[in-house]
Amino acid sequence: MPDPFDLDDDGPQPSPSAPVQIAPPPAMAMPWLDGLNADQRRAVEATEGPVLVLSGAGTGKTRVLTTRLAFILVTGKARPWNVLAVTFTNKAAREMRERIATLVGPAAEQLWLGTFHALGVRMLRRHAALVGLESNFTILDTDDQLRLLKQLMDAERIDGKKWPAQVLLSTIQRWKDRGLAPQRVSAGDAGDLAGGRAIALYELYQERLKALNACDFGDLLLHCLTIFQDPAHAGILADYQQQFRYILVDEYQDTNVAQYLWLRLLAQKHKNLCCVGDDDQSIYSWRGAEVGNILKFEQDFPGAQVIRLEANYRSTPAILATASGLIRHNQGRLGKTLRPGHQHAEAGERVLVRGLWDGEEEARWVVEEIEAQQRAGTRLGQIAILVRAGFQTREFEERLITTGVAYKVVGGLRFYERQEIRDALAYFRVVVQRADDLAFERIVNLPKRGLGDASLQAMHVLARRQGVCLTEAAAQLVQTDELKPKARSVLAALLGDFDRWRSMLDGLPHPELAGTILDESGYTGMWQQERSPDAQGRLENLKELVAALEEYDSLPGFLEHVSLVMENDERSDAERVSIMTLHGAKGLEFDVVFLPGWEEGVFPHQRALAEGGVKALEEERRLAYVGLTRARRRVFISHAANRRIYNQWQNSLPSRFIEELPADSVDRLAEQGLFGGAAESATAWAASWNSVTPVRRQRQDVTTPSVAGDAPDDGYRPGDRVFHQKFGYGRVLGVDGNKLEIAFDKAGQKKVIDSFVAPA
DNA sequence: GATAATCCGGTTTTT
DNA sequence: CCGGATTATC
Repeated sequence: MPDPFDLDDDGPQPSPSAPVQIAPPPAMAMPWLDGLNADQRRAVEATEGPVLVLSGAGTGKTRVLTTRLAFILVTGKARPWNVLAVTFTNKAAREMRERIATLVGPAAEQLWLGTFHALGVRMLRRHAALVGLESNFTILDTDDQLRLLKQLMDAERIDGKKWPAQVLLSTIQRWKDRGLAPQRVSAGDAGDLAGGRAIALYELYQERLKALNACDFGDLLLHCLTIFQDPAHAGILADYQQQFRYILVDEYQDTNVAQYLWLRLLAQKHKNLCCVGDDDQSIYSWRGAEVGNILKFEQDFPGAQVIRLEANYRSTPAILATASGLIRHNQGRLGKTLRPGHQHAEAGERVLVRGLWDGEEEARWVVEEIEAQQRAGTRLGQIAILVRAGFQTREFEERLITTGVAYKVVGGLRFYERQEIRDALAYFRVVVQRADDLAFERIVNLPKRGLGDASLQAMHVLARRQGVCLTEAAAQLVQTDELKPKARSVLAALLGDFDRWRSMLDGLPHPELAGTILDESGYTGMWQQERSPDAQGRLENLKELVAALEEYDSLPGFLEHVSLVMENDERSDAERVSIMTLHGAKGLEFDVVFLPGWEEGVFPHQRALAEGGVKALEEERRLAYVGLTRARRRVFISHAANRRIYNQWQNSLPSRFIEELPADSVDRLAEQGLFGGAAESATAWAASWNSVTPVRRQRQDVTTPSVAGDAPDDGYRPGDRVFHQKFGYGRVLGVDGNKLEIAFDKAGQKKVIDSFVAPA
């Protein structure tokens, strides 16, 4: 598979002087235009000037995008490298490239097509020097960023308790999302964050990144903007403006301000900017997306054409009516009504809203319906359970396991985010870039080598004083006797290892080198020693990582890929029910969709309600809209009257969104038909259930040994089975006063105070 | 420096 | 209630 991120290839250089055909040869064969409806076709053919394509869910957006690109290429309006096409995810970029390739062949390879960030890197590597970086700068992940910021906060005596580094980091990121370099952040924006020194901190952070020859994700665009806007280098922007005759943007409702500015600058010359999006599907404001971008497109780009795609080819009329009815409750939309495309003669089955007793019963009901669907011929791969938040998946997983229905949870922890993978990558980074201090710090004492805070401190002090990287500082340090002899020799050995690995960079095939590094550093050994249940899995992940290296031609090349992609390719073609979050489901479609947990506090989420504003609530509503419009044939919504949250029982009201669904496309089904109308009836319903509570069902808590307090009066004896909150089950080996020596089944042997265990 | 006890917070996620 | 992060203790 071609790597969509491998952008620093030696593809053809832009040649502004190349002759460009403007008119298509009359008999040009473009059979793929034929299947389009009138609006779609307009969107494809309106190549000149700014265009906003408002494409509702299921209206053939991807098809329009790819066809439009093909049209531009085939008619000779532009050469591939004169076209800039931007997406949000690597997946989307890859798919788009593949689909275009089927239309125009290998020319698709030459397009400037990728995510904002990938394209940003490609440009930035060329001009890195202008913002004080070398072109081989590294891209930090969130871990690194946070560590860096914490260091600065320590140095600046900013209280991490009062101002969590996490919060400050996300503030800085939001500033970057808005295209604000430190000098441009207004004092009012910073408020009293970090005791009023937030801007100064941001500035330090940027300086530090520069010193490390590193970038964070926000910088990839922010630095581009800086370069573009610098009058001293006006030629650079002018060249790109000249080069990109046509610009195309997918998911425009998700762009942030920095991305908007970047696009606007690049489009300035030819003004052939086509943005495709749907304001009703904007669900990422919390990470900086600015719905305003799409709402004010016509003002921003005077003379813009707006083309609405409203013919939906995905869902039944009943589902469309439900979704439209719901989203109508939002203010401030561009306005757009989905109507059925051609294929549905009948309305289709109504959306079913089902009220249930509790989460467990909800899960049971959902799985029963899934089985019924399966019997009726629906494939499991065409069924999805879409939840608001990750923790909701558990109940469904449990039920699906007990019933033996195959499922997959889409979008758990991604491969490259796992601890062991990041550790391994840190080793590689130090080998490739000895100045990568953050990586060095991550692994200097991993596995434990006896190089603790004291040694690290010494390295830091020296590094600061001399203005060198930690590796260099460490090298100097081992020449002195500042460190204790033990630490000194261990550190010297480690540095020797790194030098040796570096010397092998060109000799050994890189997957082998990677294996060598992990083995010789003792990193694999560390996990082999570890007896915890997940150690095995971690070792397998490491093997997988080394295997994955085969696909790349060098270790540095691989690291570049990883820093951008951070993606987990799931390969498994078996038919399975998908469980995922509503966010994760955007852009996907299924025959049958289950939307559980429609309760106040869950969905809309408590936090959105707490904010109080309509903005947060409207975003939740859009999320519901996204959920509904994933379905082709059938939607099942459910809510429970009682839910256990943090192991506490709470009774809950049906989501307000249920009330907002148009009555004539929805069936409501709950015991005793108590869903007449307003929330009041919902309360009554819950109350009626509550009256039945006592006999209803005893919780399985009985089987769970409860916490401390019920220790036997005569204390524990060797051989007793016990349960510990953290370490699980184990057997008492010895007793020493109130201290117990316990061999835990999973966690190994530990000494524990008796009040922390309970008899099992 | 490593391990145990305590504290705290607890959506959504990509690059 | 759980898990991660921080603190306390040996």
